[in-house]
Amino acid sequence: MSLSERKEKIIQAIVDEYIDTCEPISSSDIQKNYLPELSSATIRNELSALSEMGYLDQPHTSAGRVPTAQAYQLYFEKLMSKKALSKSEEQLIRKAFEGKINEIDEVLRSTARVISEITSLTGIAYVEDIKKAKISSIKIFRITEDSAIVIIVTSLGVLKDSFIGISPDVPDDYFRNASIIATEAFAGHTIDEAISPEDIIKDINMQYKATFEAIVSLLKTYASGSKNYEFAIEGSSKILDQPEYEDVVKARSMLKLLESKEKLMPLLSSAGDSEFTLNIQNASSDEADYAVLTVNLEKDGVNLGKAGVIGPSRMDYSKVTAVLAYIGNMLSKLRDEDK
Amino acid sequence: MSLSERKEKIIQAIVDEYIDTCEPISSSDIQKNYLPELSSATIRNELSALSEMGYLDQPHTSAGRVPTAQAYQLYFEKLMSKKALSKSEEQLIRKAFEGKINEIDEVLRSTARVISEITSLTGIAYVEDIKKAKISSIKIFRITEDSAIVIIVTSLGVLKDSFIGISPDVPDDYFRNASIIATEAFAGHTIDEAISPEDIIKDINMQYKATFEAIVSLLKTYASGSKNYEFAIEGSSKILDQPEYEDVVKARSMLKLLESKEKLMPLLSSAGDSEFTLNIQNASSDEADYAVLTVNLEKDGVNLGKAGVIGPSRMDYSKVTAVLAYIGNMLSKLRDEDK
DNA sequence: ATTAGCAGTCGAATAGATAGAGTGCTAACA
DNA sequence: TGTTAGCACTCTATCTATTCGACTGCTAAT
Repeated sequence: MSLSERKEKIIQAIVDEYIDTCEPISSSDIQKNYLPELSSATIRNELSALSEMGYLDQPHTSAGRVPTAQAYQLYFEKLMSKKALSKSEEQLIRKAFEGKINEIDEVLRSTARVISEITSLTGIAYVEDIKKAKISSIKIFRITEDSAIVIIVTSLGVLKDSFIGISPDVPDDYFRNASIIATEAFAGHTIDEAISPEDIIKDINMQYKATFEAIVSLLKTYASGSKNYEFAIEGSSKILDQPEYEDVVKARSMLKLLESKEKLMPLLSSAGDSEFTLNIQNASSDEADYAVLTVNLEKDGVNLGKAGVIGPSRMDYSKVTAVLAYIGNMLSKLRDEDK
Repeated sequence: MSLSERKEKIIQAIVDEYIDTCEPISSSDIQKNYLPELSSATIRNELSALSEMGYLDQPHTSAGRVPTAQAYQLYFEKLMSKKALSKSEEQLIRKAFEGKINEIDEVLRSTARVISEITSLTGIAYVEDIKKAKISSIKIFRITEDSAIVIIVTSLGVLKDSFIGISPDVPDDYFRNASIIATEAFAGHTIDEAISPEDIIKDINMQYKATFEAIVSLLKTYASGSKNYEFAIEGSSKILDQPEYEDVVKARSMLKLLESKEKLMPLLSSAGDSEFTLNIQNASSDEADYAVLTVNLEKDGVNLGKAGVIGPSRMDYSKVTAVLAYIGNMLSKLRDEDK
């Protein structure tokens, strides 16, 4: 069932105005600023119908209207005016990705940070499924007498390196060879495959076995997600600047949410395949209201992960969308230049 | 001027009770739970004297007493009962330092996190002056066609590694030699010395010049402190669990403080040379009340940095002290085993 | 020096009362 | 049938007045 043009205009007016003021919008507000050719009584009739249809809410009988999740969805998909980024904002984004773009977690962190800075919301970025990353090479180097660094280069970038303990009497040669052999064994395989490596390494020389086991155990830690290398969140405290979280109870529940990757991940998963995903949680009595808007990060049609924001559902969708679109675009290009 | 034993007992009672309840303590509270042999009137006389002397405050005339910073200081230095850690807490701490203890920022992060977990406050850890760290070796390894990783091992641990861009047609040999030469040139020098390296590298072969410049520029980034590698803070949102920050304005001001390294650093610096440093900021009308308690991390008499907590001045000093002492002890031993 | 007793002070909680914002409805109108 | 003016109604936010209770500070007696 589609809405009349006038109803859509009213929804657009209410969302725009509510994003601006964070206060319930009255019929006369709309009349004055958006539809002067109508009377407030007519608008009241429309508002009443839209409430009935689930687009609007009333905090109480003698208050104005507030958009519901349904209204935001419609606004986002159809009604909002597209905004462009300013030159300085684009520059800020580009600057965030100059240099040090090799390690995956650095990329994610920079992404989340720059999103947070420009939108004044909490920025998030993550790699969808690190287990699906293809290994392109593995390097092992001795650093001190008894420790070596393992560097795993994947299709998505360099995994955060890790140190392993080694025996002082292993010759340097050993690591050069182990690097070559490990690369040969694992290159082209995903991390998922590499963590159950029986078939991959069946004919590895016994002398490299211990090192291989160390590598596999490292990969397992990455894959298990118990570390947060594939997930970055920045600007959590920006939440407190939003009037909807003035209440300490709500502020706390939001900050706890942002701290828990387990609670956050389900909110990020998208149902469809569209570029953007908008997930709105309407406020209940004890839960805070919030929305998560993410953009898919793709490369040659392959989904790398997502970047986005979390904030009140009353966020500036058009600006956030512009930022995310620019970043999504940027990141796919970035990897191209890398090659 | 020293206090009578009875006055000290009263301060101890008030601080203990206030830490527990976060409510002003009345004369009859003290009488009931701490000094039943006295009458509340006598205690009132003492309270009045202690207020005069600056140890106690009164939110308003008809309220009980609240400790001032001066009272906390005395309590911390002399009056508090020392608590021991439980076995499970000690185990938790030890577990936090198993494995991956090579990179400095990892150590700091783990330290801050485990402190935060056990104390339920915000944990901090930092390296006092990374510029004073002595370089023990520098390694450069090619990772991909056009990038190499630079690993700088110092007396404090491994600096977070960084990638540098390289030209694809440089042979692998080059990096092996560059590592050796860079180590020879820089080993034994502090980062401070290495960033103005004219005298160190005067007779370096021209062909390594570009690489050396890349290394020096890396060191400069570390030394400048524009990155936060030498500083870790964990559990910021724990702040919100404390009743003194129920007020959103105060909560926000605390969280902003925790986000700003520039504002935080002055609070951490210690005047004296004692093991612990306690810095109490009494609440004013617009500023929140908080205290910073840190322990020096030392090794062979050399100061590595500090670890500590930031929270309300009404924190459980004896528990926090026990945790920090254990961690301080642990970290110096840790580096020993490393060798 | 200690204590009982009491007046005095201040904040927190409660209850009306009031003003204002905004709606929903009714009846008139185009 | 859609639009509008007008008005009664509802609900909140704010203010004031009042009460209640917690503690103190002081005085006078021990």
